[in-house]
Amino acid sequence: MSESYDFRTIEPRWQQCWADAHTFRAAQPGEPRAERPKFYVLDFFPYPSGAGLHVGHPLGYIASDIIARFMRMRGFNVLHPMGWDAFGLPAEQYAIETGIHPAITTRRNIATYTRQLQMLGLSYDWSRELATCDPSYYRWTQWVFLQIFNAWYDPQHVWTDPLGRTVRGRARPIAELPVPPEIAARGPAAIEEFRADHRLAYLAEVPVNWCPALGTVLANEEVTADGRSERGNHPVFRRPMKQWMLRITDYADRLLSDLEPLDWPEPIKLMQRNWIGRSEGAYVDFRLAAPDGSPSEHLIRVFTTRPDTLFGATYLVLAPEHHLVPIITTPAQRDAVHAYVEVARQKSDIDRTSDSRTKTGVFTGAHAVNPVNGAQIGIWVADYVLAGYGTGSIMSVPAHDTRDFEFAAAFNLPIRDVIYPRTVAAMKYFCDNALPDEQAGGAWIGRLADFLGALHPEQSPDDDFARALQRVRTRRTDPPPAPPPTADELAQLAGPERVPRGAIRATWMDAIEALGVADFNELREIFRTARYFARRGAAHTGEGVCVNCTSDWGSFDGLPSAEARRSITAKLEADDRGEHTVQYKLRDWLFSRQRYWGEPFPILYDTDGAPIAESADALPVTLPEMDDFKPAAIDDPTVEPATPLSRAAHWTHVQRDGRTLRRELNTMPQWAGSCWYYLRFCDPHNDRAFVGPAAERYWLGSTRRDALASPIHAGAGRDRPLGGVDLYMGGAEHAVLHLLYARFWHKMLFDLGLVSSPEPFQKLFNQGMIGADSYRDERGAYVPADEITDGPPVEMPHPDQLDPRRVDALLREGRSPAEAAALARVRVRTTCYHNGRPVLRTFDKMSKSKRNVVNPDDIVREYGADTLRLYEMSMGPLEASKPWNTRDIIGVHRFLQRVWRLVIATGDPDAPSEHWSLNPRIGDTLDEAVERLLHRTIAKVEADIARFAFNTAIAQMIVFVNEAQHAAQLGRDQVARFLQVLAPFAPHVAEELWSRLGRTGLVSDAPWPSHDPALLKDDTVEIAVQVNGKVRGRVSVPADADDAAMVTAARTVENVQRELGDRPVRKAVCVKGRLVNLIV
RNA sequence: GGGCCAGUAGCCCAACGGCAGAGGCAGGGGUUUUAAAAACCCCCCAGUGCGGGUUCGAAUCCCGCCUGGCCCA
Repeated sequence: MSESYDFRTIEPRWQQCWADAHTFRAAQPGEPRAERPKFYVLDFFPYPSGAGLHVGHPLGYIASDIIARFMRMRGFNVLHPMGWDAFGLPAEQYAIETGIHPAITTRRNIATYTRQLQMLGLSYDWSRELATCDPSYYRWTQWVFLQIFNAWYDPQHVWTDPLGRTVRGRARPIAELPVPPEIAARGPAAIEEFRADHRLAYLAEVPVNWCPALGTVLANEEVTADGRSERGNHPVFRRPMKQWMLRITDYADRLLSDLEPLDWPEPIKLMQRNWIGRSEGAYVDFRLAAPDGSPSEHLIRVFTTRPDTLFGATYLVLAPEHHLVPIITTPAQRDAVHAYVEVARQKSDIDRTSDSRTKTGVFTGAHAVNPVNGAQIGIWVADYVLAGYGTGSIMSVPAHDTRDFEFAAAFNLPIRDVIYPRTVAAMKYFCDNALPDEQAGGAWIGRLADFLGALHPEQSPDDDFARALQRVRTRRTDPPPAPPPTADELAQLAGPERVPRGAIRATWMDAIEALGVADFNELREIFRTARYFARRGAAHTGEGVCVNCTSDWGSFDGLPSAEARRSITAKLEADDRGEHTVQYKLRDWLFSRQRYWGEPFPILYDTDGAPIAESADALPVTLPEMDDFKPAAIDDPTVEPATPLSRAAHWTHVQRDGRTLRRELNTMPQWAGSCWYYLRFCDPHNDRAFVGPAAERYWLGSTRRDALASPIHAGAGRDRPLGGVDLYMGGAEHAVLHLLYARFWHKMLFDLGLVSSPEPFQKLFNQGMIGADSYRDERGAYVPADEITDGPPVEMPHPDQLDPRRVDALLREGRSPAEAAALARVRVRTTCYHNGRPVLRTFDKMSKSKRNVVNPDDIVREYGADTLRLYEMSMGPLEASKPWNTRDIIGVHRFLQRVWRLVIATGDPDAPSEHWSLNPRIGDTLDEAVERLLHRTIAKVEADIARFAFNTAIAQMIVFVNEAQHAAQLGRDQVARFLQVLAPFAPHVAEELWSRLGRTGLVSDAPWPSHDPALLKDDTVEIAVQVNGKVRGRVSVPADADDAAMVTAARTVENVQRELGDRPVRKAVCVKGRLVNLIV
């Protein structure tokens, strides 16, 4: 007899009420309420998959909804929209699997998602709902594409952006592209061709990731590390194909530098930085050596990030695809090189560059001349060098690059030290300067160890070496204590496996002995021949000082490596033998997909194959209706694909000005629609512009005034707002792709004057993943997570973890590998059982195959949306990954029950609900203790919301209710204020009780209650009394007691007196309101 | 292999460098109930992954290691 809290009736009723009253409709500029400060809080919009939501999906939506509702109560004009990322592979793949047209399945899936989201009481402004597959939306996606197509990037253009910043580089209309006279002279076709080469969207024949099973090419980002498609896990092949590309690399520098002021999680920024992958370096030109060894006129240009190691370059490596390979290979080597190149061609990039793989390669027979020292060095072909990176050729410095070292070791190529870290430099110094008696017998080890120990880590080299050596020589006995070597220093010396232990001198001696040199002369010889790293067996890839870097060309010995990079590069440039350059890992964005379910390109082709932009008033180019929308899966990876659109006979050709033009038959990738949807939400029904300028400026313009008023914003983004969405909430899985692409589009639109802010998303928050425990039996089979029972602890063999030592032992015993694997499984403890058999619990993503999916529909049916919202928010920190545990839900549900009973009298369960009366304790008297706690609760919840700590906010509300339950009297106003605090979290029950309390209007429209800071403090506090740091007693003192009063009070504690005895107190540490620490 | 994050009670999680516990679950006992469930009351439970360091004082800061998660290779 659930006598009261009938969430099944309450929740739909209030959802209907909010919809009818347009409670969450955001005011456009010019409308009433738009004069309030604005706040734009956006969720990553979902792609509506066929499976519907599981309980992990709404985590971010609930959190952002609390923020939206809170900010609304704080007086902001809140924009909180929702829409659908409905084009693209997931929707299409689902359609293909079910055989139903994607337009139908998408609509159906959207309906499911909408129902599920509305069921949760999320305060979206549904009047702004959009779907990327809707022609009224993709009309403008196509329009934006045309803006990109009709623009070029001028890297020299220096301008002042609307924020007053000086920016170098800008997208400009294609009409402003200066055309060289010699091209203009060749006529309009030549001009068009020149322009086509400079447009931000351009066609190029490029090697692509072709996935025959999906019938499309994929972006690098959509291909996994092992060369398979991220979606569907199908094999992917490299092949050249003519494709639309977007010039994102032109924006690499700005995408990098504008990242800094954004209020984003640092790991996400880091991932974007790594993805852009800026590296500073130099091109260096090596002359090919003529057969007689003299330098020829032929150049091989290499790219290196470490020009400081140029003196250590002992051979060159070309990628197998490098165009010079067949030209330079000597006749004797021709067959071997040819065979090698053929094999390498078959391998994937990943396969080729994987660190674990043993290095392969073959000598071309040709030599080049090192420009800095004239050394003749061999030229090799090896597949660890990729054609697509840098120049497709490298100089190899085995002493200072791990891969080069491995290659040199495998082929017995010279390894020459040119950079020494400080400790090694010191050893070399010792070798060069040791006195005869310091070289003798075993004496040198001790003296060298003392010397290394005497070095001060921070100071600069050379004369510090001299002084340290002098100190060591002049002291007779009792050497002054030196700091033990740090792990870093030891690693430089002897490899990473050594761990510092024991006395300093002994440690250094051990380290030196680990080098395995027989006597001083051998050590000196190692340094004389520059073979320290060869001897140590590993490259030194870090910084240091230059050694062995002297030739007729120049001397750089003693320079720190960073400085050497600059001066060597500068000298190469001066000699015209190289140039400074910046490289990016980021590649231009491949923008074509050979699929049906995407935006058609607004592009036509004349018979000559030159692309022509559709006119803006011809948009949208609608997707043709097709019964057969499946991609043509081709097993032969070399066959030119026929896209689905090529089969739409009535669509592929159009008449324009009497000419027959062919349409572009590819479609755009899924990312296109999501690159600008946050703009459309600002003005979703505008049919004259993709977004109205006033709406764009209002919602996305520089938000300084609003940000300062906002309790949500603190820190970085606050001082230098670049505008954009105030809070963007979503999972970390889109850290690179979507967020980088959207920033890129936004910057192009910014350059073209179409948006007013340089960045689209001011603050980003990544909610964690909700996983669930999954359970496997001894064989590794998953069992349903909802059928697990607890039991006594027991050990079971792990389904797939082996104890390597036991495996070895068993194999030595002569067991077969299969037997060994069966017997050597690690035993693990478990308390989980399925049908009486022990099972292993692991934390996993929710997925059907792991049998641990929880459907929100079930939870809402059982406990209600408010309970689900509260549970997800109380699970832990929003950003943390955490396991779903259905059993725990009852806790927050009980809390809501208590809230209900706090307000509503437990009446006759059979009476109609409207006859239930308020809890008789509610009156006009304000309970003093409750009032204090209420103020404290308001303050705490407010502060916790601002820092996204919803879990602790809920804990505080539970405290309040648990206390208020026991109060004899409750003020009606106190209850109302508590409901205001509760409302963002559990809006339905708050709304219901608010109305029953007799309040007018909606609690959703009510302001956030204020609190009095004076009421947050207690008059007296209990402080801890420590003696020598250990707690020995407690005493109550007035909250504002000074140090002396606290000490006096502390001394009265009996146990403290006993601890002190008659020892005098040397010092008393006092922390106001917390503790006194008496030191004796 | 590299980077980032995290390890606190049986479980999920709190704790400005200051009394290890806010809250929830589970467990035990009780009240109520024909009974069960629900509800309510009470109780039990760790010294913070391991080893060092800094400090009057460390879960918190620093160094090293171990384990787990995410990202990159």
